[in-house]
Amino acid sequence: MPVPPAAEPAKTGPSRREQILAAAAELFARHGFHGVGIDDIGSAVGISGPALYRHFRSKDAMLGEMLTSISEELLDGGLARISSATGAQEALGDLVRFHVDFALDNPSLITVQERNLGNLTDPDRRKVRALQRRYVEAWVEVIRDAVPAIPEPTARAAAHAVFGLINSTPHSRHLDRDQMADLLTAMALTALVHTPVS
Amino acid sequence: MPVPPAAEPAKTGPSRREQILAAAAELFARHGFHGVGIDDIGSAVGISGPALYRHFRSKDAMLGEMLTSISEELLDGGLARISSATGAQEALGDLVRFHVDFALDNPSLITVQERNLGNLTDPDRRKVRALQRRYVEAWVEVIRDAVPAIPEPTARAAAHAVFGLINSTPHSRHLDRDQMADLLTAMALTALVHTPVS
DNA sequence: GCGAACGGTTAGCGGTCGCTAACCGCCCTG
DNA sequence: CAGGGCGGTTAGCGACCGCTAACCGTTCGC
Repeated sequence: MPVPPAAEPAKTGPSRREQILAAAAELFARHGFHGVGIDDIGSAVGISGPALYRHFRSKDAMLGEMLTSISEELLDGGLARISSATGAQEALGDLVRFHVDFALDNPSLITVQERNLGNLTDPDRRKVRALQRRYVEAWVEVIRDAVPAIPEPTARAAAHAVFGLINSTPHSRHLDRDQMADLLTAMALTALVHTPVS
Repeated sequence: MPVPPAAEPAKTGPSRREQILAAAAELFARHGFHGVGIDDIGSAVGISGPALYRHFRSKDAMLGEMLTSISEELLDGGLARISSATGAQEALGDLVRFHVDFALDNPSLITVQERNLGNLTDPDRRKVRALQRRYVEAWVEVIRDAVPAIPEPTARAAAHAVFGLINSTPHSRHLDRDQMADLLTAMALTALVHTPVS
């Protein structure tokens, strides 16, 4: 019975592409890139299978666009926080809070970025890695400004550790959103600023 | 040309099963469970494809055994550290150091446990989750003993955050092993013990 | 010294997956 | 009101994947 889907009432919320990316992110986060089929993504947005190819060139392109845009958003947001801050301490606080908010509000995107970088095509991976490197670099500079005598490799390792701490978010959910944000921000800043030796 | 493989010279290192599990863990960590084929695992240990079924009932069984044994090892090691410690502070320090050492010495196992829990069969996942829950419970008790007025849900969330911090290890590698261990241990303990409010 | 068990091999089956082809109805524009 | 583009549909192709079948050489206990 070929019932035409009777085009839903205007509403014009997020575009089809964005809908698809959100659904795919959710699925990739839960089952892994190769554990999700084209048909799974399609039916998650109410269309079926190959219709996705009206919006994306391939499944790889979906992952690529997903990870590229999240990396750009993190980098842009991070740089904005840094340049609007007045001192190194404030910059570090803003950076942490920004990352915490992003992770809490986009848990599946964060999960996908953490787990599925290796499933990108080579050109996409290069692009995403470049963006990530710039983001880490920004963190490292701020940390070195805020923490007196910390060596550069230590600052880099500490930055990665703090990313791990903050990004652990999607796997817990024992506190409500704002308590969680406060806890993660406090723990991250404490670990960065008050850890001896460093 | 059916050349018989000429059985390598005794040597009797790790058993075949262990070899296979180690190779599979490495591959699962890098490409994801569904991104790795039976033939990939086989050729990583020098045999080819279906020979794996002389050692494991299925690909799922490999993942199941991998995650079960790592969860048991963590739980057993954690409980041992707790019961051999004299006070709450010491127990927490030992627990952190134990987890840090484990993560640094078994990066791909840690990665697989973090990322591929969802690819387990239902019975395996139940078993692994039960073991993990007991491990987290042990941490929560120690944290509540060591940190005066911390509420239980906060302690739980903080434990997960610290796991994230420590398990971020495989993705960095800017310091040598021992410096990394010291840094992660110090950051984790600082975050747990010196974060205000908590 | 024989036979079973062990741990390999290759061939191939059935199912799934990414993607293309071919088609179609709706809506907008000239 | 013709026609093109947009965003859907189903059918199906070719490749790959997990796993089994059938076979075989080596080793070891009796």
